[in-house]
Amino acid sequence: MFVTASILHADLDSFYASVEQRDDPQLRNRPMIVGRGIVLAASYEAKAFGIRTAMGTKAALRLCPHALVVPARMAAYSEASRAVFEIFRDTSPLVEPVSIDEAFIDVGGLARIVGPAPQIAATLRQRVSTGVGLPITVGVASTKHCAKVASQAGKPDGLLVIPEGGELDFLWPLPVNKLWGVGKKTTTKLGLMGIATIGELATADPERLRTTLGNAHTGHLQALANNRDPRHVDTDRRRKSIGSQRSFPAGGLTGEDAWVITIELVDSISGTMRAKEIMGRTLTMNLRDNNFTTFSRSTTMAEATWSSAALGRAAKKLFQENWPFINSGGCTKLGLSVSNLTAPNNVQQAFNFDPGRAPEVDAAIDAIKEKFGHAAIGRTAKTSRAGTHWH
DNA sequence: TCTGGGGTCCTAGGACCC
DNA sequence: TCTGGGGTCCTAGGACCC
Repeated sequence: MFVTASILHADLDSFYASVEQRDDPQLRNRPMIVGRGIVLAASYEAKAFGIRTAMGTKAALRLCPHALVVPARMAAYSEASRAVFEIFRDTSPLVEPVSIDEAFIDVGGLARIVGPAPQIAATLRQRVSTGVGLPITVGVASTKHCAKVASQAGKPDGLLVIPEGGELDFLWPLPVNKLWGVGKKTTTKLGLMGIATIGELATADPERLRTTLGNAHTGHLQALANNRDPRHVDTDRRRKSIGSQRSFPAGGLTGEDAWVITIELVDSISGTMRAKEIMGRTLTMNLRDNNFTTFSRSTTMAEATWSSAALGRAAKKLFQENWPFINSGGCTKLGLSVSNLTAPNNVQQAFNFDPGRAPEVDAAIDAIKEKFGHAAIGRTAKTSRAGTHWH
């Protein structure tokens, strides 16, 4: 039996925008944007005007003044994601979620029972379309990386199969930034070396690349460019960190206000950790100043915890140690994240930890409500490998 | 172009241990 | 008595992705 391409990369098209167009007929066939300050998603009609994800909405409306702008409805996207992943898992047990709207699916073992991968992919697309009402593009290839590039090339609402042996013919003419892991900075560096396509990267002198990209990066990218990607579809990836952040208008916050927001973040994160039964040891504080320069400070505790009191003490320590830094110039973004995650060893260990909010946190939350109103509270985002769920 | 919120992975130096 | 090699952990920063 010969080996054939059997890895699917399934990726919903303009996910948030497609859900909005599905649920509101008035939005269909029109340029529309999901988001407020920036574009979280744009319909293909809007993309035709040059509108892109992560662009400011003001800039987007300059490109297309009659585009409709709607706020995000995260609960609707979570539900749509859940329904789509149900179809993924019904297709094959080997599903690796990548984000709320995309996954790798290994169908290698199903050829004899169900049929070849391209046929399975076509059926999957049909089921998502009729069952959930959303367009989805699927790339099929022999490696995860090639399948991912194929799904991008196949958009929108497409199916692109890269036959076994045809991978390099497909990859090499493409620009380097299509490679998974090559962004703006690396594209610029490669451009300065005269490397514009994946093929040129694949055949470039590794010694020359190493001087600018570093050893590991060079090896990784050249392997991908040559379609060497041994990574298997991993159904059991664990989350490595849990965090939350808030950004503020130009001018930023003073140190005192930043501390109040910190308390809210501690409460939000520790609540998520308890709900998901995850404890963590390292707390990292991320700050961005008025010049949009970011920096981080972290501290590692003796024991893993999910207690808001313990995380609050760690946050306070970071705050006090870096107070002059934090208090000089406005803070335009403040984030906290917890890493070094573990699950409690047993129920007893779990109950040895403070199961709820510390009283000082409740007091601080009240202070925030006084100061900022209720809108500042409760926008807790919870992300898991299977998708993002807002509450 | 005036910039959200959730993440992953890699590098590199220093402390510390054997 | 100035000295190796191997390893882990911690911290800070940066690139990248959706």
